[in-house]
Amino acid sequence: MAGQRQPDESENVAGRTKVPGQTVSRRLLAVLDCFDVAHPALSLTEVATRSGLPVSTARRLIGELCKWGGLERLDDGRYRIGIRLWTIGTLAPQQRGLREAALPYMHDLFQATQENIQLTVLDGHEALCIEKISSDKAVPTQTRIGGRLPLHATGVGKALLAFSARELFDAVTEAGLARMTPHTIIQPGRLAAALAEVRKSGVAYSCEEMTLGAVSVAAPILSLDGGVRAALGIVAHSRAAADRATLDRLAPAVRTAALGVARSSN
Amino acid sequence: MAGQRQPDESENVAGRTKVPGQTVSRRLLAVLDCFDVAHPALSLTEVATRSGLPVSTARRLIGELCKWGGLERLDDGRYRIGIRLWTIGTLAPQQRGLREAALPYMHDLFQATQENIQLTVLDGHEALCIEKISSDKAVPTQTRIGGRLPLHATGVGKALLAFSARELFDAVTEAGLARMTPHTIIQPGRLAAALAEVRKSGVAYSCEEMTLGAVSVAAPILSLDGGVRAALGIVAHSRAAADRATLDRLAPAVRTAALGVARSSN
DNA sequence: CGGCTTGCTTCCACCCAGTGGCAATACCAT
DNA sequence: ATGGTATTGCCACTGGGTGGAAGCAAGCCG
Repeated sequence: MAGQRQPDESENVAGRTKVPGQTVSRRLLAVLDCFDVAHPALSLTEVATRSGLPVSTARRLIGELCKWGGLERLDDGRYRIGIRLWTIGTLAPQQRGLREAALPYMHDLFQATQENIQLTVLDGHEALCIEKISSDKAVPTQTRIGGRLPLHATGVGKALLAFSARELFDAVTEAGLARMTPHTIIQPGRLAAALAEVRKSGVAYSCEEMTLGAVSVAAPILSLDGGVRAALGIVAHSRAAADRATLDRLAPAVRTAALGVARSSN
Repeated sequence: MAGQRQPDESENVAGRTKVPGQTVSRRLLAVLDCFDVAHPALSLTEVATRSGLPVSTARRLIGELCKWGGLERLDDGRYRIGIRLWTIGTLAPQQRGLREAALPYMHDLFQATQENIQLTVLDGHEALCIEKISSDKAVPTQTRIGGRLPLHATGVGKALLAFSARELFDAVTEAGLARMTPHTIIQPGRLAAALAEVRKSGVAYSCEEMTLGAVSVAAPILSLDGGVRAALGIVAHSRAAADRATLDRLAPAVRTAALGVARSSN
């Protein structure tokens, strides 16, 4: 299935490179981009397909990455991300400083609640999960470290959005507020109102807006200049009538922890 | 001054590329390799120097990486590892599965002891720290997540080494057992004896062999086929006469936790 | 202030590393 | 055996990569 190969275009097939303006680096990085949570291990042809590169090119680049340690070859011939890339990624500052500063507070929250504790930063139009503490007693969430969450349907997302530039809000609403559950806020106006509330109280809530059966409270971690650096949140079991009471009980704890992190990571 | 064009050297000097056999990919990866714990942010010239690339080449590659998101440019013009690399590194399997399985156990150990808890895997001739839980009450160690520890002078290192192939032991001793403190084992014979003991008891100790004032207990996390997948360890304060007693008290806990991790990550 | 150093950016002529089609080989399932 | 699919290897051709040099922008100092 060569797909739409178009040899009609003058027999100048000559071209060795099929897509000119593309640099080697871009191709190499395209190979890395093939891997994601849903595809942690890929075969040569899968990489070629997903990256849009010819098989031979993909092969060469993969070989180069393997030699370096960025990819590893499995016994079945497939490839996966290697430890070298992980080690280098470790140096990313968002996670280095913040994580270190936040972990003690996250542990405290965890010990007190035994629920999911999440630390997220803003990345593009989503919240990126930097760290998460969980246990089998906590609500199962689909979030993992390195995973992404929508800004409009989660506590941490709203905390980030509320304290970000207005342009972000516009971009997010314009892209459409995806409905995750019947409780998801999908009207820009209602979202704006919720965010105003967040700015006033310093705490963001989410009641089954992302996952049925789960509620969350989150607070922003602000830098000195007033920008948001991250958001810290708890995702807890939704317990029918007691929801609001539970959240109100947790809110001060989360807020305090977030302030502590902000201070100790200045 | 510059100026002296020297065409004497066989005009094939022409070559634009100074180091032929080197591929673009290698150069690109060399740029990434410039960054490490001691150098989390680098200027253009620093990258050029450390990678051995001409400034203009380094600049182009850096630009490419920035556009992709692998590097970020700081206000002062320097560069640092970007979040994209971190996200991709997150997919590395060693840390993905293991970490998830180990964290609950690590939390338990931490709650019980309030000391440093470390999870490491074997990488090359060193132990690579995958996860660490710490607090200000614990002994300050220079280990960070993504950092490396010597195999012969740490509890986790010995646990890994004891259950690895003999070749690794030979390679490590041949390279020389670096003395970290007066207590470090630097004689291959004594190390071999210690490792035999570890194999028998299933637990590895280290008494101020890496850091003065710190002792550690560690246990291997074995896979079904008998290979070591990782090692779990505690680094605790050394309290004079009580050392041995402390360790003996911690050992069963560590061992049990390691077995638990092995089972739940099968 | 003007000369001096250091570091970043831009430019471009030259040419070697990269390319990708193709064929051979390996590996399955039938 | 047989057909289909994935991986490996090859190699003629060329466009992306190269790095020296010159142009800027800042900071330093006598």
